[in-house]
Amino acid sequence: MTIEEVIKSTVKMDNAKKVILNIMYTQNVIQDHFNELIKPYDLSGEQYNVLRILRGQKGKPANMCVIQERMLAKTSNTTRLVDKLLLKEFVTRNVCPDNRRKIEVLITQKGLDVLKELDPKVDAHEQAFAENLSPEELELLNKLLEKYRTQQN
Amino acid sequence: MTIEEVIKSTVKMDNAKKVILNIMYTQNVIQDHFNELIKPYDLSGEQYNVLRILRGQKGKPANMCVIQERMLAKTSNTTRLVDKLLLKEFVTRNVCPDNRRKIEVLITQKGLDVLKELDPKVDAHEQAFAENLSPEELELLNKLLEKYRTQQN
DNA sequence: ACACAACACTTGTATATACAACTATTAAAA
DNA sequence: TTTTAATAGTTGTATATACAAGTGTTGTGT
Repeated sequence: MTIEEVIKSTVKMDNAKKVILNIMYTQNVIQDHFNELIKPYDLSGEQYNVLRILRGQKGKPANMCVIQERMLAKTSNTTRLVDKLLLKEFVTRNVCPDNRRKIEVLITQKGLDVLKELDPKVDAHEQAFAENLSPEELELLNKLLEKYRTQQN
Repeated sequence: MTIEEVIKSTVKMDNAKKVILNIMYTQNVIQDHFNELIKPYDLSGEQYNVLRILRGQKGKPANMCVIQERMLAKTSNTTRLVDKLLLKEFVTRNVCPDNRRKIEVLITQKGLDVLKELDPKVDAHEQAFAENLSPEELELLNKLLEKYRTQQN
């Protein structure tokens, strides 16, 4: 389905406009798909993302600002995201002894368990899309997207 | 900047995962850029989108469900979006005489004026990204994105 | 040592989004 | 014709996000 068909466009668009719409729409499709996947686990996309970041720390605690800078959407409110994860006992939160302004966030075993359960489903989700392209096309798509946003990061 | 650098990833990712992150992140960059652009006009991205759809109707009124199906994010609440546009006098809203369940939404001159003022800025925004790629690469990127989401629309 | 700026995080408020329940109108079936 | 079902929008509620202002802690300059 082309992007014009998706939005039932009446007017002709140039490729510059189409690319933007294609990126926005594709992100939407991916996100909807992903939200379906994690809905039973009572996690939002960003909450899942934070858990992944914490697992990536491999036992080392992460401060709020470290979490923030590794998130895709830099504008999210990290405090309240971590609050939600704390309520579900997926993380712990403690004041950093070396610098009492900082907070140390750690993923719990319960958090690791839920990630482990999700791993195969997330992999399947990623593969489902990736299968539409050849390995070369996938690589090319990555290169084009990275080039596309040059100097706009 | 590669996507690994952006999220300061510690672990190696395969291309299937990278593509998803690249699409999510690129959408974020585009959206942030666009939000800056329309902020002075007191419009949200979706509100702008609805105005564009209404202009595309070329004087023909649009029902709520028509607006809904042409929006990128199908989950938005069209009623409240149109409410906001009504408050700003960018649209009118009337019960459809042929079928009183339906609502006819029309863009006003004021709405058309604000779009006209935005047009060159939106074009510049689209071009700023598109300039990073050659025309052939742009076309290819569109093709790859459309192929990537095959059967997942 | 004291004042002041910078930093790290939190909180308040307004707006946006997600999802389900609800209302009104029209169409279809019995 | 009456009941039932389907359609088109709206509203309620809970959660999420955006942005600015606020709190406590640390670092720096005098």
